[in-house]
Amino acid sequence: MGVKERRTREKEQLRRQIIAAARELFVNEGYENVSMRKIADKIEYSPTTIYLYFKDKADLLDSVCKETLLDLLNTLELLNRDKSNPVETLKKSGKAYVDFGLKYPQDYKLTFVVRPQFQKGLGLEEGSVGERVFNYLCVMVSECIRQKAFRQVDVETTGQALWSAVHGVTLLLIDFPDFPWTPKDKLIDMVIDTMIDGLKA
Amino acid sequence: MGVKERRTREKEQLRRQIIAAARELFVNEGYENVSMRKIADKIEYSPTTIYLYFKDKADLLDSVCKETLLDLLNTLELLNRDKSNPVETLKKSGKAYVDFGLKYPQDYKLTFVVRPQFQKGLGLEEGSVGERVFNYLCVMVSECIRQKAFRQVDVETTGQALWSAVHGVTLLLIDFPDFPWTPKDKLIDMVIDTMIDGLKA
DNA sequence: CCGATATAATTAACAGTGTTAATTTAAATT
DNA sequence: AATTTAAATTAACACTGTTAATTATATCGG
Repeated sequence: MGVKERRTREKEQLRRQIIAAARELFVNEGYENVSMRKIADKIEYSPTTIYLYFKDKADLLDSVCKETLLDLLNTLELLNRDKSNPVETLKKSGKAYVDFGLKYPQDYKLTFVVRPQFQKGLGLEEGSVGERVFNYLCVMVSECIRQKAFRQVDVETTGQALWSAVHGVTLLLIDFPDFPWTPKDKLIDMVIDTMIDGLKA
Repeated sequence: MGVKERRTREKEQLRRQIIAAARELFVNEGYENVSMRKIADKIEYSPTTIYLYFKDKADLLDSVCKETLLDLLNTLELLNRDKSNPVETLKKSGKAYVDFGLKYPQDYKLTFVVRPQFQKGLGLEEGSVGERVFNYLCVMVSECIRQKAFRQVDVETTGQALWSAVHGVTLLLIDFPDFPWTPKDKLIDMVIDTMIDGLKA
């Protein structure tokens, strides 16, 4: 009776294949410039086959972005969390967040800018990967407070503020590559360090 | 010989009419969902007429965004600049920036997110309105340093960092309206105040 | 006021889009 | 081997941005 299992496995495989092809095209040519037909060509299926696996193009984008978020979460959690120095860990995490965005700029934009345009409000709903990324931030903030490295700030608000800062610098660097920025790393450090200095006890 | 003048005036008027129609549609329905035909319908001209005034759809978007930037610059410059308290002025300006973005969220996104996707790197080139907005920021920062309210930080870098922070919080609030944010004003203040505290002498 | 000229605006057309419904192909079960 | 079930395809629709060719309109010289 392993037939059904194999079929579902095969379906899952094709599903992943579609996502992979879509990601590559979205990233290289931009969401708007990628047609369902192009994706279909790449995987050598007819265009309408995609609709057997995804509701529509936005749904396909959604799946691509969920993968990206998982990747980001993984990157952050792989940071050896030094419990004895939460401030340093927070700095490193902030840096890792921005670096991730700059390493996969188009993926980052798809996830945090393009997707919300097409799937209103989605991506950060309860229990989502996006929320887990945010929670990761909050845990570190509360550790900083517990150890009296930060003053008694509101954890949620602080997490959101820190997220704002790293999100902002990431997007500016991605979107305006020709602007005469200060050396990237210097700017990123400035953003993160200034925020953290402003939170210190 | 006022004929030519009238013609250029008429042309200019139609040009503005097109921009106004495009802005309204872009803002209400999203850049991608607005066709040249829809814009043409609105102003009761044939679709191709628009091409006599704008190179293509992206060029039209560009003109819409330039207007938005001028509007933003104007909003900022109208703030009664209290030279005696540059830190407070800087706070107010940051707040005004975010408020502008939240008051015209779609215009803000068009200018700072959608446009760079279609017109690579444009919008902040030398002498542009975008650059003037940024310079406005830098002037205030250097005044804070001059009065020893801030420590001896690099003006350019600081300006860029502050811009990152306000840009980030603006976009997050716009893009994820369903996320359980701290009350908006509290979050905005937190971002701005934390950054400024981190810069103080 | 008429005909020539310049210019503004239009129509027709092209190649491509996301998506749906109907149909065919392939596989699994009886 | 025939029948049922599922997967994939073809055909079609209404729409997109944009170009080239064409028509209408207004200005100018006589």
